[in-house]
Amino acid sequence: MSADLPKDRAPSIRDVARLAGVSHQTVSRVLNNHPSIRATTKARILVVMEELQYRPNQAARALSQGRSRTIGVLTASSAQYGPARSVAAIENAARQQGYFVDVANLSVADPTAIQDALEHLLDQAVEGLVIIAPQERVFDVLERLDIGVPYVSLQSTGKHDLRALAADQILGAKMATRHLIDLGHREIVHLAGPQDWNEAEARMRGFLLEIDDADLMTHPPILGDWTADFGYFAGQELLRSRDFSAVFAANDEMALGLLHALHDAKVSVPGDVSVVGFDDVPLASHSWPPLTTVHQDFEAIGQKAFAALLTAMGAPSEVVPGPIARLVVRGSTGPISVPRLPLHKRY
Amino acid sequence: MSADLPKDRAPSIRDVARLAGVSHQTVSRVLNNHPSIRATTKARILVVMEELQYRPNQAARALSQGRSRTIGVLTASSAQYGPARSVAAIENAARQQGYFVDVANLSVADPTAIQDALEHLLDQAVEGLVIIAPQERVFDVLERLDIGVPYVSLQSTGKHDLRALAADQILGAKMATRHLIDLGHREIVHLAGPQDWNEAEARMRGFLLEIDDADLMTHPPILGDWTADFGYFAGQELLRSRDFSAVFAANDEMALGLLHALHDAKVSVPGDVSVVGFDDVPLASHSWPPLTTVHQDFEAIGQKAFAALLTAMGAPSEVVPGPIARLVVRGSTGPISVPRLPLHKRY
DNA sequence: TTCACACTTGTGACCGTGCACATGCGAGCA
DNA sequence: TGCTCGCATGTGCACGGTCACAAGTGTGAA
Repeated sequence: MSADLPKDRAPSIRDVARLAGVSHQTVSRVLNNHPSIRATTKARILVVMEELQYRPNQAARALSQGRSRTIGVLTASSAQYGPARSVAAIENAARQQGYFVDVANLSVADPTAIQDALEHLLDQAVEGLVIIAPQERVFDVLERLDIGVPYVSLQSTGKHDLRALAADQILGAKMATRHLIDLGHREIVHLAGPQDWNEAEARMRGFLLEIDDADLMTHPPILGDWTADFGYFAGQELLRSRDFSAVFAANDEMALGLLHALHDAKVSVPGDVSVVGFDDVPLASHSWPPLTTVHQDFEAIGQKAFAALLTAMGAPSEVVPGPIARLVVRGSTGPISVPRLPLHKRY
Repeated sequence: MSADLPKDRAPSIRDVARLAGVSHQTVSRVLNNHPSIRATTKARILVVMEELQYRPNQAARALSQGRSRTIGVLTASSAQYGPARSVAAIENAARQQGYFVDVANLSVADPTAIQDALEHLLDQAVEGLVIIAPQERVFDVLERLDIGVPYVSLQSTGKHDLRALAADQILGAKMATRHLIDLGHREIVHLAGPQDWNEAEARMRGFLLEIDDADLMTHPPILGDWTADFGYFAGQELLRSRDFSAVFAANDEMALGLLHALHDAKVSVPGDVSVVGFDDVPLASHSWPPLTTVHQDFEAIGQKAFAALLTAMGAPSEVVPGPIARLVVRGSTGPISVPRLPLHKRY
């Protein structure tokens, strides 16, 4: 019935053109919304496209224009709640702008793996990169490779103006610490993340700043690995010397592992020890007791990252309001109980 | 020093060819490991490539060969632990085989969003699809669109031979249920997932099969939405009529929310009620009490999915051993306590 | 009437790679 | 010596778009 095409290939603009009785260039103009096309011509072409189930060939477009409309996302630990949420948000934002997203996961973070992943993304001719593997090592490799494309990181590296995000991390950590101090805690331990993660470092910095502001003594922070298992282990260690009344964990997983250890040891939370986490993962509100933590809007972080990348790529985009960290107070924190009234005498 | 090229474009095989004093086709042969190339020629070309930092243009390759070397992953709820892990595994496996991975996330699952996401992937000319959004609706759209590429789902749709995976789900659910029955429980409630998810449906089926096998009465399952919040809510509802001694939740999140509700109500676990989950997320071992659950190897699932897709795409790949679900018994389950000895009299 | 100009459409080359098909060259064999 | 054959390499075109430029049409002003 309809004049079908001889070939079994996917239809091209030339096929569409032939059936519509125009030149391939006119079809191309329809695709690109060129202003001077007679409405009737355009309509006719659109009909043919529909009929042929025509789909523009991205490879051809990329080749001809020299741009791939693809961005790369390099992510470590993409199974973690926060990064996963952010990746999804980036992907959604990118898709809305007509960009494709190529993801490379880092299971291990040795330089070779990092380089492999980066090379893979560069092979795809990505026009920009979002780094969610905020280890210093990654940036070392990035510098060394001297990739020709702009990149942004979810965390500040000091060289890319996403400071708002980093400030957020520091601010969040300060809020958490301040909360504990306000409750009367003086002996506060920080259960930190791996220090080669910028984000872990920022949170520790926030903690130290606030401790300093309050003129408190600093317990040496414990360097963890983000996992609940480590939090549990750290809890057991901490309990050997009970010279603290509160713990600020750099993320919720570790905080929840810690809660487990405290529970095992029959230490009451928040009666004996208060615990604050960071991230507000969905399970944070269902632990026992429910975890006081710093809520992060991972969606917003992802959106902001993409917007920043777009800007870095020279395609100015709307400004996305900076994500806000806010303290969510639940049951795992409470006033210090030991020497309730005499407290002020100690200082 | 080195004979640099006039243009500011990225170097092409022709640039390499010129500098190496060969034809572009010879360079192409080096790229594709063609057998008949003199070793010295090949070496010379490789040197020039290195010198020029030459990187093959994927778009051109895709255009010329008519294949993109890209697979698409359509995923719902990619922030959940299991899916996220599997996506990462798929990505790694694909990258090792030289494939690129395009991800599309579904935040909402209405047909329009599904179609948009699919169209986006098809625009990229993906050669195959992995579906991790195992809602029936997705498959409806897939059928209707009549996309020209093979796809596999992490769950069985009855039409794709990943039955091993689905059997696994059923088997896992049976093991969990059997465990409760073995402990003496007779009144077991199933806290199910959304029934438009094949996975949720498979787990419920496993549960019902085992209940049936044991000739027990079935409580009407509660249909949840996978979230801990729902688990908490369901727990509160369940406690109104205490005619059960065990709950099998279709995933860990809901199980943990349920634990929270039970704790709030001062119901002892496993003293009064036993709880089993499904997935074995990292936090499952740190709840109170630690959660008995069905462990899934999400990495293996992802790898297997990719291998299956490769096969479906006509590129036979090594067979990956089927993932194994296994029951991990922790503290949230225990023998039924109420009428300990008289139990057998009731049946 | 004539010319300029805007609008609409067409022509041909080009992007970087791989394929089909030649071509040159040397070895082996009758 | 001449012929065949296999290896190593080259030539030209196709892939499906876009770009630069040309060209045809109609309209309004001089």
